[in-house]
Amino acid sequence: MAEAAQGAAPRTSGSVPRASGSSPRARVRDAERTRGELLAVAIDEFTRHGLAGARVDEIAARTRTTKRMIYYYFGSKEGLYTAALEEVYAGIRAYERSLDLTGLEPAAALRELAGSSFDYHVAHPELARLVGQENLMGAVYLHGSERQAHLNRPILAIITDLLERGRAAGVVRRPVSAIEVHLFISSWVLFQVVNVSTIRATFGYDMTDDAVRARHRELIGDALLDWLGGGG
Amino acid sequence: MAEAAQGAAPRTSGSVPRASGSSPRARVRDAERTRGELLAVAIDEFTRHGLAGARVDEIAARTRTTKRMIYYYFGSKEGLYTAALEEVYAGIRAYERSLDLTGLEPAAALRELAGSSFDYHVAHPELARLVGQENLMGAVYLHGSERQAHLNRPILAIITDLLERGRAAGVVRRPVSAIEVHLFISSWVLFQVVNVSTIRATFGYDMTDDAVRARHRELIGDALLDWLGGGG
DNA sequence: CCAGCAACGTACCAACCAGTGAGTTGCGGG
DNA sequence: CCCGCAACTCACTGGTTGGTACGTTGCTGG
Repeated sequence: MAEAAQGAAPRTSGSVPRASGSSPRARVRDAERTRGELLAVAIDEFTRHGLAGARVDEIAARTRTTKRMIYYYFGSKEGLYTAALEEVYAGIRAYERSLDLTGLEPAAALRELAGSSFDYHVAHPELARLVGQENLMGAVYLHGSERQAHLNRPILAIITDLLERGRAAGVVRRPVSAIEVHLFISSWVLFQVVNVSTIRATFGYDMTDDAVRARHRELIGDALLDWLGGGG
Repeated sequence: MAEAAQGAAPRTSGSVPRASGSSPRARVRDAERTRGELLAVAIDEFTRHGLAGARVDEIAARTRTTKRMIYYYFGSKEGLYTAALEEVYAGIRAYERSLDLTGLEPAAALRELAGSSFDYHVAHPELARLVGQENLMGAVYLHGSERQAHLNRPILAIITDLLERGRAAGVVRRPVSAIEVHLFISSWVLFQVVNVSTIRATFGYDMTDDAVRARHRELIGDALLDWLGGGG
């Protein structure tokens, strides 16, 4: 539930030889697991309450360790927050790396690009929410930990390639840059996750409904293709 | 700077008869002004730090009154937050009421709808940021104060009318609902305001740049028309 | 087998911070 | 002119919260 977004993260050391004989209880002292558990709960608490609103005591209480361990492993509340942020960002970068659209026709590939991004964010809402928190704070923590991260964000290269192929095939005619396409998709997709509450409060419209979700997933694909196909 | 979004709010009682004779100093005790000043600073602080992160002492310090007055006028920190939220929402409702697109052709009107929404949000970023805060908290405060507010949000009626006219004129062919159009525009426009920091941090792309802003303003108009004109 | 260190727990603290008790002062109505 | 109340000030508090001093335990390499 409060699981961290992960592409192929190691997780709770799975193949650790357990103490010979006695109880089947794994290990009493497992640094990997303690750290991971802390991180998972932290991600959940920080997305729910923000950096200022989250309580260190509460995070610790939801773990099978103590508050002291947070300071042992992460140094401070902010250190834990930064680690949570990095964990979540690692997840989306793994997703982006795993994207392979080379087997699809340009139009289908663009549709799939939008659709799979939609799916990823719906499946991992903690990313969008943490991004929201970061933005409201001016992204100081992200700035401190992502320094040159845009160098290895593969998404722009993928989109650039798709736009080229799309132009050759005639389905892309509008002069747009890769980042504009990325922002176009991101804005819609983040909105789906982040703005659920206010949209329900102000319009009584439930964006978590399955039918609505399915329709909104189609919508971004349609809009993307129509937009790219227009102009020129 | 930290001014509240307002359509035609009264503001610092302008025509109060000043104390006969003596100094030109307005009034030492002005409930209207004190309350307004508190609200304006509160909006700024809450958008910047969130409900949990904002400090009551800090808000008071930036005013020419004391903390005690916050409790005198708003009862609690949450009361102040709710008041700030209502103030900001009153602003966008006033904007929506002031929208008059009846003189424009459907296509131009749709473009104007998106463009003016873009402009409003860029000019009043505190709305988008407070909405962001609300969403991260589950919109409990909005829920408590907007109860049946969707009844008098005129935006959906405006869009419904535009879609009908657009269909008659042949520029709208895709089967969409008014709320879908609203969300389509809102997602892009909120993104412009809210995600400035993370986009800069992860892509080194400055969404506050004038040229970028102008292009993004065009973009949503293009995308909207292409999307609505497609399908069928 | 045991020394030593990583991993963990307990108890505690000082600063912070939302909220308040108890007054004082200016001003408008009579 | 002055009464009464709205508007305002000041000093204070107690619960909360991030952070830590210090002691303990289990694991592992030699």
